[in-house]
Amino acid sequence: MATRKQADRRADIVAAALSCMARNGYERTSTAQICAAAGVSSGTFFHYFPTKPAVLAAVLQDGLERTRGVMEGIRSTAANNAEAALQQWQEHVLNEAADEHLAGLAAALGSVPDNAEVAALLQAETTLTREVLTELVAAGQHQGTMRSDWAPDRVAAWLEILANGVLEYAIETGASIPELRSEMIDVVTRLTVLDDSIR
Amino acid sequence: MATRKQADRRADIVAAALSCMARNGYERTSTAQICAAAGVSSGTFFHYFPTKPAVLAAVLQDGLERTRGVMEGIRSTAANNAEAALQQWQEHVLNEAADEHLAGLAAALGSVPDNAEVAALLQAETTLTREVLTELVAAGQHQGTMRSDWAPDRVAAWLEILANGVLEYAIETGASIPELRSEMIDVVTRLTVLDDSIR
Amino acid sequence: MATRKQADRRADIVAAALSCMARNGYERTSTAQICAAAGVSSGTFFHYFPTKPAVLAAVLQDGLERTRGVMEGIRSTAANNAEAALQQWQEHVLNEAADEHLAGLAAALGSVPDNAEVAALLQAETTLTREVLTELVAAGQHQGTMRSDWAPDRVAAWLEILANGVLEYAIETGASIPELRSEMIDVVTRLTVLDDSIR
Amino acid sequence: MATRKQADRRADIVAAALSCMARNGYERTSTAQICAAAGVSSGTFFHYFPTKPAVLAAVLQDGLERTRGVMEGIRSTAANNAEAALQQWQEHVLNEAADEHLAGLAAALGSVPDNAEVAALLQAETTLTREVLTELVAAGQHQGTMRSDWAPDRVAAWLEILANGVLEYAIETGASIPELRSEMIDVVTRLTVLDDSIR
DNA sequence: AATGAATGAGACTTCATTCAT
DNA sequence: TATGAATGAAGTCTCATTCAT
Repeated sequence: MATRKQADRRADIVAAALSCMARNGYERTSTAQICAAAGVSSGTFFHYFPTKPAVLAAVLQDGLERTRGVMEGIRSTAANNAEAALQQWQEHVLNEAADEHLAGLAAALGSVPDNAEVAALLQAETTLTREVLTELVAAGQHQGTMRSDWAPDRVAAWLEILANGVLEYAIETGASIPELRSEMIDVVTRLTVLDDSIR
Repeated sequence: MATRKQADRRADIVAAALSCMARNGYERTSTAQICAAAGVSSGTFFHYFPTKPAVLAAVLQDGLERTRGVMEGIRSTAANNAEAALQQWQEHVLNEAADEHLAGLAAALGSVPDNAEVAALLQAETTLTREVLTELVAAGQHQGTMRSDWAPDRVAAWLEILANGVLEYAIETGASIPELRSEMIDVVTRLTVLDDSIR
Repeated sequence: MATRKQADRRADIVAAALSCMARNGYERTSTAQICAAAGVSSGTFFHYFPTKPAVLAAVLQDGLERTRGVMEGIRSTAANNAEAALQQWQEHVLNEAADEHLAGLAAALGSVPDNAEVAALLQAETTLTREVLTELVAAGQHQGTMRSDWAPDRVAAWLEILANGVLEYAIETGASIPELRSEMIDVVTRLTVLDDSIR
Repeated sequence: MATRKQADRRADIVAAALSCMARNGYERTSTAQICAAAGVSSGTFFHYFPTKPAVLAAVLQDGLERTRGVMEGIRSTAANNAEAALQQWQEHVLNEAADEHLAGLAAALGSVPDNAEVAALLQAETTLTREVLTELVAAGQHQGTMRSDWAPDRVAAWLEILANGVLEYAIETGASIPELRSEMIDVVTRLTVLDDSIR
């Protein structure tokens, strides 16, 4: 139980950090605020994390892990059915948009980080998504269900562009996710649909 | 020349602020940095701007003015030719994406501002763009060149989503603007094209 | 001794603040000066007090506490023997006059405070003194040892006037307290003595 | 007229300074505030006064001049009729107490000045008053209308103490001057009356 | 004489981080 | 492991004063 409690402490801090940073941005979240939100002292905070960027890194690490899980699923679906995988990915994007924490954090990280670990994690997340989406599109082209006039990575790039735009839009406007879903399906279809479907 | 310098002092500071904030984000730009970049003393800085948020407001004010100019042009074009107006808007978005300062600033402002004036200016910019795009789409529908199955403001929303995504993508990847242009034309066309053009 | 020091840090700061402010006035005492005098860093200062006015409030709080103690004593003496209570009060005033810190601070606070807490504390001190002196005089009148041609609160007001004047005089001239004592007894007697003692 | 205007400017600044400093104290009055109140630019301010303490000195100089006038009158009256002179002095004290500017300034100057000229002027004012009061009492003793058991300068000292106390009391409480007048006459009489009038 | 832009020292305060307990 | 007192660098902002026009 001591062990569980220890792991909990760390998790509490990461959760508190995510919550605070999503609400106020990284720079405007102080370690003291995180401590208060997590119910720990500053001493404990720095016992688990050597610096403030280190908590952000932990937050991003968590996110990356979750993304990895989702992406594995999408990747294996894509092998057989790229269109279903695309659906899965859209659900993932909309879930993120629906989660105030995640969306808020994404916005908060617009500012360039000057910390190598943080930059690496952001890079890893982006690269992972890019790779999986590119694979997905390649599979779709191979399965004859997606446009072939663009290279897979270009289609993937525009999917990513859409995803980022949707995230931002969701936080800014608080738009209803169901409405966004049906519209997004339309837009993504138009973007990826076979070339000869368009006159 | 002495006269010129005196009159331009304020503009120098705004330009320096834009440059610094685009590079490092608002919070991580100190007034001292702005002073150094503008070649003025802290006293001069606070002679022109009462607080740090006030410079940001001035920067945004400048941007809003420029946007207003562009939007007026788009609006008047749209009355006769919505498709041409859409082209104009795409050029505008790509110009912003090409300008490191503007794109960087947009990213840096992801963090929630706690300053009323700043929030109002961001709101004004968003509202203006939204209105003009909505008008544009309505005109396109009226002219029979744009899809009518969606309400104009929904199409406008997705154009905005695309624009935000493109901006972010451009900074992150430093993508070539010409390549983005041709792709964007394709994507925007697919998004707005008449319903019966899609089978 | 390390323990002692930790517990006393706050008190050290309050003492240093009192000393500096008495010497130079509130406005001309910087937090840095107080830190230096107390032998603490600025961080420690603001660990104990959120703002500069807050230390002043703590200084005044201390004074109010001490005054309360003295006034309780005077009040209970007055019930039986107003004349003895009056003596007690005179000793109190002369003690304050003899304490460079207290007298200096009183003078330094001539400037209007713009802080609510500080204003409230000054008010509380004044009100307390006024009430106790009024009670004292009323008791004296009841006991037939003090003039009855004035309302008790008016006599109290003039005692207060005298006290303030004495404090100021003591700092300004550095007058010897023993000399002031005998003179003050004379003056206070003349001010409060039974009406028919004056021809 | 140019000359008159010039003198006016200076006087405007002094008047503005008196008003501001009486209201907010010396330290909390900025030169910018004085400029605004006087309707002049900072350049003009420093054209007439080399430093901020210099305006305070000018304010005090004005006060000293006025005091000198009053004291001359009192002095000459005292030669023949010390009791009448004492009345004159009381009127003078009450006039000051009634003038928000003067009373406020007196309170504001509780803080020790670190400027030699200012200190000298305050000293001059005090010394002048002290001398005239001492002369007055000596005359009264000679004329057989004032107590002789105290040296003249000690009686003068207590008159001064009373005056300072009254000033402070008047600002603090906003007491009505007429009420204070009748009470003050009583108190001053008791303080100075011939020894054998007290049993 | 008058202006007000420009200066920079210095004030108050915040905050990430260290360390003795 | 947990605490929170202590630190000091750095940030924003104020203000008396200078000087070119």
